[in-house]
Amino acid sequence: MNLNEEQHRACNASLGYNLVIASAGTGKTSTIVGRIATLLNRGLQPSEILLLTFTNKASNEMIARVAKIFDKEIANKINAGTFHSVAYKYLKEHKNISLKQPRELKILFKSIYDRRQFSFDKQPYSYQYLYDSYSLYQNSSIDKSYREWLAQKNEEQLDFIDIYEDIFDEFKQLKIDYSYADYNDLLILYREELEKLNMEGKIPYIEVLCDEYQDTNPLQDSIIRAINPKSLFCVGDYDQSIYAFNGADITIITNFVENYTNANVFSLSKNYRSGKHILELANKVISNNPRIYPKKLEVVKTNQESIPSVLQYQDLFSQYNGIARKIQEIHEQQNIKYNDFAIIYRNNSSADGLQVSLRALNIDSKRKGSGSFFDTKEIEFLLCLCSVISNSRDMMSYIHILSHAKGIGNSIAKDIFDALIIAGNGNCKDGLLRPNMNKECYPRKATNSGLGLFDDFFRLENSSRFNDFLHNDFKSHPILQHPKIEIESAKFLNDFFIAFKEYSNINNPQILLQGLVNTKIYKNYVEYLLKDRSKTKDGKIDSKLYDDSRQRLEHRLAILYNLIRNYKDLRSFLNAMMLSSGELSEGDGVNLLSVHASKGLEFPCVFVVDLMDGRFPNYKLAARSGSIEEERRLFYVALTRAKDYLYLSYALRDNKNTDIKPSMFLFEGGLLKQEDF
DNA sequence: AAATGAAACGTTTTT
DNA sequence: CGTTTCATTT
Repeated sequence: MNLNEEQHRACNASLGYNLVIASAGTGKTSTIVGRIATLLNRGLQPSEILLLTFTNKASNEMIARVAKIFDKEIANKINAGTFHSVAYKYLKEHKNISLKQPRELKILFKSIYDRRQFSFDKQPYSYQYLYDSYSLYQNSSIDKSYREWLAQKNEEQLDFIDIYEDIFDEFKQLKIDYSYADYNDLLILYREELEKLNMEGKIPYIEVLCDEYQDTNPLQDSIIRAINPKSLFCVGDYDQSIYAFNGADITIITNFVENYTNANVFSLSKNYRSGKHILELANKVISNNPRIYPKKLEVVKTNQESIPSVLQYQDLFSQYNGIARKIQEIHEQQNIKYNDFAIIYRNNSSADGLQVSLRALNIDSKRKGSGSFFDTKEIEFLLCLCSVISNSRDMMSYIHILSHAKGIGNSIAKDIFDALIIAGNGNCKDGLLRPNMNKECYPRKATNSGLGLFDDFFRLENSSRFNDFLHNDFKSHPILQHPKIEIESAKFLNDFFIAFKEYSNINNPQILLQGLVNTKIYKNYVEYLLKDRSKTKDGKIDSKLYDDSRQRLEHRLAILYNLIRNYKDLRSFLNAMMLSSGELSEGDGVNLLSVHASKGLEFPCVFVVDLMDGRFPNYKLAARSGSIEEERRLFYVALTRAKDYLYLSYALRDNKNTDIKPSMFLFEGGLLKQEDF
C-alpha cells in the first residue's frame, strides 16, 4: 500500500481513541483500508473489527480493497456496512422484523392520527409533520423524552403533547403487533441488544472504525457508545457535515477530545484529487465558516492548471440547455467520457430540466435514484406480493393488494384481512389456504346495535355464490361471505388465492419472482397500468406509448431480477430492498446528483448548477434544521468533487421570470463582484 | 364505502 | 407539472 507520511502515522496509531481529520480528497479510503491492514497485521482477528460507513457502497469498496491485500476469506469476516445494515444483520438472527419505508408507515400512522380529536383554537402538527418531528427527535436526542424535546423546539405544541404521546404509544404497539420496523427502530433495537451483550461481556469488537464521522447523529453515536470498544478510529471532516436535517450533530466530532480521554487527533492535509485553482476556491469559501481544528489543504496535483469558470445564463431553461451543449462540446473536443461528468445541484427539482436538455442532445444521463424505482406501481405491487408471502400478518401489504380489486377499497380490504386472521388463527396464510370453517370471519361490530340502527352489513352472503367462476379449492371460502364482494372482486381474490397457493411455499427469491410475474393477478395489473399510461387526452390508447411503457416496465423488472440474484432468502431480500433503496444506479452517461448524493464521490469534470440566492443557499431549508454554515459546507462538498474541471453556473431569472441574484458563495469565492448586481 | 372528476397544492436533503 | 386532497355521485 502506498501511504504518505500523515496517512501512515494515522494508520499506525495505537489502540485507543483516535480521530482522523481528513479533508476532501486526502485519501480517506486508503487510510481506513490501511488501518484495517495494520490491525490485521498486528494480529487482530477480522471478526474483532467493525467498520461503519455512510453507504453500503463505501463499505463494499473498502472491503474489496482489503481483500486485495489479504485474501477474500479474511476480508469478508470483517463486519462492515452502514449503521443500519449492521444493525439489521444482527437483528435478523434474533428478531422477526419487516422493514418498512417511512412512506408506508406514514399511512399507518395517519390512520391512528385521524382518530384523534384536536381542539380548534390552535393548529396541531399534521400527521406528516408529527411523524417527521418524532423521527428527528429519535435521531437527535437520546436522553430526553419527546415531551422535553418538544418543549425546547416548539413550546406552543405542548398543548397537544398528551394526544401526541398517545398516538406514538399506539403506533409503537401496532408496529410490534405486525413486526414492522423503520430505520430508527433498527438502531434502537440494536442498541438494546448491544447493552445486553455488553453486560455479559460478549461484545466481539476490539476496534470500531467509523467513516464520515462528521455526519454521525446522537442515535448512531449511542450505538458506538453501547459497543464501548477498547479502540475507536473515527474519520471525518467537519467542513463536510451536511446531514443536520437528519440529526447529525457536528459537536460529536468537534468534542471528540473532550468526550474521550487520551484521544489522539491526526490530520490529513495532502489533497490528491483536485487541481490547485479548484482547491483554492473551495478553501476560500469555506474559510468563512469558523475553523474548529486547525486544518490546511495542500495541493499535490500542481500540473492541473484549469481555472474554475462561471457560466451566466438568462433563465433556468437556457442554463440547462447551455450546460448540455457545453458538456457535449467538452466531450467531443477533449475526449472525456460522459461517465466522467457530474452535474451537481442543491435541490432535486433541478434534475428534471437537466435530464430533458441532455436528452434533447442525445446524451444519456443517470440519476442516483431517489426512491423512484421502488415507488413505481409495478415494482411496489410485486414487492407487496412478496411481502405477503414472507410475513403472514403483513396488514399493510394485504390492504395494498386487496384494494386493487374493483369495488374494494381500504376499508373492505381491512375487513378481509381481519377475516383471514380469524380464519387462520392469527395467520393469514392459513386463513387463505386452510380456513377454519367454524369461525365467524366477520363478527358483528359491537356498536350502534342498541340504537336500533339498521346495519345491513352483517347480513352475510352465501360464500358459494360465485362458485361457477372459482378455483376448486377456493370455492365457498369463508371470506367470500362479505356482502360487498361482487363477481369482479371475487375473481380478483380468486387470482390472489391461486398465486398464493402456488408460490407461498417458495423461499428462493429468484424463483418466486419469476413465478409471480407470470401469475394472472400480476399480469392483469400490469395490463391495467400499461393501458393507463398509454392513454391520450381523449382516452384512447396510443400503441406507441403502450409499447414504450411496456419496454420501460420490462426494463425495471430486469433491474429487479438483477438485484434479487444476490439474496438467497426472501426476508433478507425484502429488507435489503428497503435498506438500500437509493443505491442503485442505472446505465451509462452523465451523472446527475444532489450534493448529498455526491458525497464521497469524485469526477473529472463537475458542473455545479442553479447557484442562485435562495436556491443555493436554500434559505427555507437552512431555517428548518440547518444554517448558512451548513449550506456553505454543502457548497464546499460540491466543489471538492471535481478533479480537473469545474464549472459554476447560475441564471438571472427563475422559472417565474422574476429576477434572482447569484448565490452569495460566488461572491465569497471572488468569482463575481457585488457591485455588478 | 368506492369511484370519479375537479381543485388545490408546493415543490428538501438520506439510511 | 405532477401529485395529493376534496367534493360529488353512485
